[in-house]
Amino acid sequence: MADDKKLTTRAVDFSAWYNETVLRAELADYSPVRGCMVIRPRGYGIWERMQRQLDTAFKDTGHQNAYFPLLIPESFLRKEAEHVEGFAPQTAVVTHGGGKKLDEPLIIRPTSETMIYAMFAKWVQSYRDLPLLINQWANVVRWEMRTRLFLRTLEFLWQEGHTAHATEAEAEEETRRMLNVYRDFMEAWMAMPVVTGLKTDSERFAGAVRTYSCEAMMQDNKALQAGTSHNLGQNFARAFDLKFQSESGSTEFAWNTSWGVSTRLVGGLVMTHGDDFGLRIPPFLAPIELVIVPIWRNDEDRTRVLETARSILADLSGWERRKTGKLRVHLDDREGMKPGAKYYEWELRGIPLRLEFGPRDLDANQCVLVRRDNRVKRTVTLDSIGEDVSDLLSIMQTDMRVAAFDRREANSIRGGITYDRFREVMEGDGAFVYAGFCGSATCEQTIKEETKATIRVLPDEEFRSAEAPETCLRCGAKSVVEALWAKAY
RNA sequence: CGGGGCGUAGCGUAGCCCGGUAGCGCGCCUGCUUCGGGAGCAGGAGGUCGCUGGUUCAAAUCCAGUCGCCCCGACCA
Repeated sequence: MADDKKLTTRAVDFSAWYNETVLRAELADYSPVRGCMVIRPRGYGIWERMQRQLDTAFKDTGHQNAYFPLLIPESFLRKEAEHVEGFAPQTAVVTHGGGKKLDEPLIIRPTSETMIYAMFAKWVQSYRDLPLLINQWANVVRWEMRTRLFLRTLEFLWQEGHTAHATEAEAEEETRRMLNVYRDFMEAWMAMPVVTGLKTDSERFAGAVRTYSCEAMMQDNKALQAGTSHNLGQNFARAFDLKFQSESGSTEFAWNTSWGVSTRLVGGLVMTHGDDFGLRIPPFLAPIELVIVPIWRNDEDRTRVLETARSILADLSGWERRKTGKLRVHLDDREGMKPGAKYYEWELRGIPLRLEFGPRDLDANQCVLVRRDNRVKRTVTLDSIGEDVSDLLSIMQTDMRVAAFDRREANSIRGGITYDRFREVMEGDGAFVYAGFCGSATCEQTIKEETKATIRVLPDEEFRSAEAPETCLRCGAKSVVEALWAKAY
């Protein structure tokens, strides 16, 4: 691979393409510990832009950031029966500290429900203390068997929102609200369309009453669970004695929600937009939106071209865009590297726009703009370069979103699919299949065993088919709900 | 945990069967010529051959053990 300039193509081996792209675009690297990765500056830069936008959205919906400890008493995890069953097999446990064996082992958080609701219980006495709307940005550890860069690693970065409410209805409203915050972010910022809906019991978060999810389709037609929002009911409130006195004077358990997205989103971004030349980052999330590649033949040209290139850099860097702030521009003035080599490199890294500028352009007061998404070149005058760049970036953001949406729709199947055909599809190219479901966990399990496809969500209304399916995909019994089936990451 | 594969320069590898000075490509450093889609030439740096032990005059190579990683199957954002 190292001596081969081209990536393995997606058609040949999607998985190999993904790994090579992540590694060679310098988003991440393997660490000395199995299953752990280092997020490199080009990958972390994307995460930082995601964080910034999500954090703003959380604040806009009334949440405050806080930080809770990494280490959790093992006994905490045991307090919620379903929760401990779900997470105990995946926890890393600290048994020694300061050279001595600990009386009680500490677990490294796989998620923070137990710690946070234990603390909420101390802070909440009255309905006047509610709702309590908290978010934390943190790392968590889950001891996974098989790992993949960004998609599943032993340690990952995420945010986890945790809220407490006085009523069940408020908690449900919050759960749905945050699911929509995620959806809006994924569609507008990541240009990654998602299907939202309810998880079945088998995929529900351990300890939740209801789990909602955003599911995105990757280019291999597999589903990526990109974000989840849980209505926890009173499960954790009961386990941690999180009670409050109501307006009428009675003592009641609070209603909780939790919701999270992780660095997995970076993997989703790669698998949604990448092509055989490498990464394609939607402009809103690109740490660098435009790279200037100067071209020269001799020292005289070099001086003239670089001088003007620097003034273009200064000009563009001063441009302020409404949603995304100042233009993020980089001048690639490295010596000893031919322009063509730079083009390939910046394309691999997914930078949205490239500005080529050479002696001929200098004399004509123009430059060449090249879009990363469709690689179309345009010659434009330097007089209005700021407007042109800004417009192009906006157009690209939209085009990438539409393209991803169209691809998903083209690979979705609705209406009256036979089970035999379903199996063929899942053995072949895969798809998002909307089909009837009888509601039986046995049927769901059988289909999973026979096809490796699972119910990703019971889609929200806007995603459901115009005509509700009448019978269950497998058993043929009357369908009680429409389900979205796909193989999943 | 079961099955398969691999550890040799930063990366990718040859050499191993048949023991005898560790080689190649990419990358890196220096210089000159180049530069509008992956540059050329010349010179140069870089290696405890995963680790431990054994056999041998001699081990990357043979033997034993050990560690690690990757891929495929049961859990998961």
